[in-house]
Amino acid sequence: MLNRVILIGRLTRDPELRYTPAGVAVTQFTLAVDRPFSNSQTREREADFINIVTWRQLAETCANYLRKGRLTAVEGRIQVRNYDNNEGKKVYVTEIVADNVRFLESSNSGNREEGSGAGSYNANASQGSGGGGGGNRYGGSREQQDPFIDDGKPIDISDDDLPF
Amino acid sequence: MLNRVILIGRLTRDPELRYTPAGVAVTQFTLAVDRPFSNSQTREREADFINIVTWRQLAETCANYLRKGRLTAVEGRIQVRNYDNNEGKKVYVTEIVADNVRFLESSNSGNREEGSGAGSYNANASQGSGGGGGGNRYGGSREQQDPFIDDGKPIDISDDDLPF
Amino acid sequence: MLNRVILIGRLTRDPELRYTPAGVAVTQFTLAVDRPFSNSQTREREADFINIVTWRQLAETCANYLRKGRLTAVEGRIQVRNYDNNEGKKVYVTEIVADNVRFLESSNSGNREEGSGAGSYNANASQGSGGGGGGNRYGGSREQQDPFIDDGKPIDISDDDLPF
Amino acid sequence: MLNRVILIGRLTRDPELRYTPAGVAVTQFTLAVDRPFSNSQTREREADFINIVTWRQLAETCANYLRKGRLTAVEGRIQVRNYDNNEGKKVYVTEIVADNVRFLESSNSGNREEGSGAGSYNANASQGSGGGGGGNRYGGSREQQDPFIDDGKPIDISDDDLPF
DNA sequence: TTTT
DNA sequence: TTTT
Repeated sequence: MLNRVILIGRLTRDPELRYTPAGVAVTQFTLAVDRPFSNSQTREREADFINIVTWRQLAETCANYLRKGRLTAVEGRIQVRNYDNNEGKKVYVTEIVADNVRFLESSNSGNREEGSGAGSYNANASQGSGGGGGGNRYGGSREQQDPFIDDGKPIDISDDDLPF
Repeated sequence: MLNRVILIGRLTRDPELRYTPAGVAVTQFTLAVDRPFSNSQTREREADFINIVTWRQLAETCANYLRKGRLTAVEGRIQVRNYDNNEGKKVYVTEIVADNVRFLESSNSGNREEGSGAGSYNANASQGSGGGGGGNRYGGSREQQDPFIDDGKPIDISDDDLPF
Repeated sequence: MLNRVILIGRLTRDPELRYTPAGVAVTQFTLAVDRPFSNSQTREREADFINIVTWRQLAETCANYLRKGRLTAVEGRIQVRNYDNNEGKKVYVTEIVADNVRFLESSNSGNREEGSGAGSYNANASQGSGGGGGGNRYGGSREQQDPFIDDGKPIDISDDDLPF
Repeated sequence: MLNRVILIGRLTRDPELRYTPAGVAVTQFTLAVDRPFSNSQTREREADFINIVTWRQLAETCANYLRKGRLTAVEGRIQVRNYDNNEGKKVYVTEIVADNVRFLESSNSGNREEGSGAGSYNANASQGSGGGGGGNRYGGSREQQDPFIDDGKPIDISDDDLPF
């Protein structure tokens, strides 16, 4: 009925841009979001690592402008998809389908890659509220693993599964 | 840095109340949240099933008042914890640690269990912004599975792991 | 850069549907949102009354299905517009431009007006993220008051001012 | 019932720290939040200016670390308070009572005031979910204007009115 | 009354 | 001007 997530964190690595067989752009990255409290005992594990997916134009923009370490705001919805692993067991994957991404650090404020870029750049999903989301049935993969894992091949998703 | 989730959905089953060895209440339930769009092809899979965890007083209140099917609003933060399964593989579990739960349906509006209850009842985490969160190291379990899976035994979490 | 509001409350009265001169539908209503705490002294003032605006298709749907007293969830962005009152003083108006409205109570759960309607009905802004927003220059009004105040005449907003 | 706001924007000026007669710290500032679209006609008016209030420890931290122009994330709830102006007319003031403020720009990333400060600093309301809120009856002021307007005197709020 |  |  209502499903809204807002996160601010830093990319754990450069974003990964791929394409579905039909040529739809998909970018994935992980956001490290510091927890609001510090683990009193074991100082370890003080951030949550949250997977983000973006589609189409927003995917391209994220791939172009986001880099590892950048402070980033993400708005979207939680999605739980599942696939059968090679032992035939259902694996559940939770990710945020982003429809709004804000680049809170320009390329020259700390990291120094691409050219210019001052202030904070904004990116919005073009198509309505929601942006879309990955389907959950990705038949045909002999290996039966997460179709989003990057193995150098195009993503094993039938475009029919894309709900938009 | 910032981690906020707001959901409205229905419980897929009655909530489960358990206690840590030190007597801290933990309640878990799953919210079915309808997607904003309809899958054009396969009419199937039109909701996300999102796991919710609540602690302490809020846990007791949720266990007392929530029931399967009830429309419920949840506010909290995303948490990703992990444990080693019996094959020694890390399994990642994503859940929402709720610090605010709103009961949008009273017991007499459709379901007819407990006594009275008119209008919508509210429940808040008592302890500051955040409410708490499950630890991520749960050593000692011979079975090595998700310590939150209900096997009729108390939850296998050292209270030292609770970060509050 | 990022502007997101989520509210759950009850309508203080029936929604008001009007049209701009160019025929764009605008619906306004007020949500009474109970505060999370109780005023210890004066038991009075325990809710915030928050103005909501919706546009186009969502406006029509809200006007059709929402009624005074109904529990409703609203998602949108805060907007601050201003106009000059009849003393030439700038008046600031804050309202929520909704792009997502969820009807948490059907017409037969308590109130008994319109026909059927079971469960909770959902409504989304059709046009992308944002839905739109009222312009801020509404020239030509002799009276110079809030162009949204209902005086039985069409809203005094040039359609050129609508930023969508 | 539920009232959540998340904003990212820039301070229009330095924050103002004041104290109630009983010594409770209150800090106010305004966030300029760029709109997600550009006004096609009149290039003017492309941000909303949203008033933020913080209390107690969070107020002190904001006063210490925030400065004009800084990119800042704010989480809180919308509050509508009102007072009678000097013509005896009720004036409504909408503001965000923040319980979580994130400093997205350190002092040395652009502006160069205070000492060090690298990365982004976080601040949280200490007391539970909500943080508090300004009372709504501020009797005794001869001038009958907004008690929050800075006239060099302590804020004209009875501490009894503070609901926490 | 407004920020980059 | 306010809802249950």
